[in-house]
Amino acid sequence: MANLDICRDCAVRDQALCASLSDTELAALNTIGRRQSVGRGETVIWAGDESIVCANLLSGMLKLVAATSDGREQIVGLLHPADFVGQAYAGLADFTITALTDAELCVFPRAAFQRVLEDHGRMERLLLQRTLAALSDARGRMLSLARKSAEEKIADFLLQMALRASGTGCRATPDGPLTFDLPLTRGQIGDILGLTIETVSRQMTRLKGAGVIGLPGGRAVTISDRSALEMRARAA
Amino acid sequence: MANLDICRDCAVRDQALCASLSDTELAALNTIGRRQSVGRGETVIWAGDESIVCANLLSGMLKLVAATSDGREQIVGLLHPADFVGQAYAGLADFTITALTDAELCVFPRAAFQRVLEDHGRMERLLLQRTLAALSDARGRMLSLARKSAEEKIADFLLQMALRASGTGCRATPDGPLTFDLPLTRGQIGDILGLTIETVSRQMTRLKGAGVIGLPGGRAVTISDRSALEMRARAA
DNA sequence: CGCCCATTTGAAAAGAGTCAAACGTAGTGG
DNA sequence: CCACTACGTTTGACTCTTTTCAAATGGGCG
Repeated sequence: MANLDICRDCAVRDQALCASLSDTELAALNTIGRRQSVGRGETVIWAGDESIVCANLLSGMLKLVAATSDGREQIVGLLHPADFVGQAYAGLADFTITALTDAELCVFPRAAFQRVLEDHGRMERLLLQRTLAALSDARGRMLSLARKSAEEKIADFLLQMALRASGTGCRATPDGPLTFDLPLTRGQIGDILGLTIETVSRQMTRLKGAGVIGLPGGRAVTISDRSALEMRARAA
Repeated sequence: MANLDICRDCAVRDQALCASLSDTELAALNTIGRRQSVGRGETVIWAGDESIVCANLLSGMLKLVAATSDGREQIVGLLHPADFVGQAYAGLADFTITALTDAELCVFPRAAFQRVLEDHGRMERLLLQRTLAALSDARGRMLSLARKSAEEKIADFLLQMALRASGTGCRATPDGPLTFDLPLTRGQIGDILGLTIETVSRQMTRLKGAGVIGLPGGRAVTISDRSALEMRARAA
């Protein structure tokens, strides 16, 4: 049965919640999980719908979106490979979850997953720790959204992206300029930072004009003067 | 030993995490917990300090504050009686926790508390559920902070306070005007909503001028036209 | 009674949003 | 291979909300 092999070649076997399970315990999950692909832009969970699935994100990136009744939107979280998707112990989904890129999920029925969780204290503890980290992250972001200027938000964001890209990005010298591709459109950056497309664009242009960053074209960004960028992101 | 009685007359015995414990299990906590009083304005935990204590809040109200290096502040969470205080599984505290009113805590050394948590799956599950709820709340607040207008924020806030006060508040008829005291200063409201004192004050005056609310004086507020207030808070 | 603190009010300035149009880039099909 | 199209980005001019700075008002308490 292919299902039994589902975890053997799992890209995130050691980073996802499953890392807390032994090979034999994994068999239990195997029987209830299934792989699922979603295309860029596809929505995995709609806010308000019954929260019936949980999943591990295998590849790609998802966004959690909160929206007002009149259509204003705010990205309230990003999910990366190995992150847990969905809300255990919740009746209705609070946020809409949509794929930012093509993505692959390892999906479980929520009720069944919850049962596994209850039987495996180590796994539940891992989920608790991740949830606590997500909570701290969300609260830190509240400070940014409410109190930082557009320039601070953009500078901060670029530094974070640089950090995440420093593995894949290309740089000439260890501490020299770093170039990488932003995996997001200006609009998506705005949705994350609580800004409009135009403001994002203008701030980028402004940083470029100040010689702090370069915009070689396409979706690429070069951090020419990291410490200057850090100054502009000063607000912790 | 007085310590053994610490839980017997606990005001939040059935609402706090301890509700998941039997009387006998409670004895274990009893041996490591102690009561502590803090005065209004006193800080319980400083951001950046080693996170060495956890606690249950018995009475009063605490605020979680995030701050930028140059002094801008944002309240990122409020704690009410029976809420859990502190960060399990965290090295350094991420936020400063300060008493908004005189308060009483039931304090545990973090390491010891963590051990109890690990021995009592039901308690850990309860903490997980609370943390998940706090995360949803924080994310919802991100939408408000980033996308709502000052008027929407204030209207929303007043409705929430009215809800929480509807038990204690005073009203003539079931669906008529409701009057209650705001337990916060304008400045603190601003810190919660991401606004300045002046903006909070102006919006309140504006709502009063529109006949939606009344400001009888002191810290009191009257909701005269609830549905009008709901209209102005329209953004979910 | 007077002082301290929170609140209110006013006027001016700044920051970001809105509307609108031009510009680039990438991918499609002739 | 080039033209066309669709989409994202940049730029400009203008508006509006909120902040900032400043001063007046008000209330509670010693």
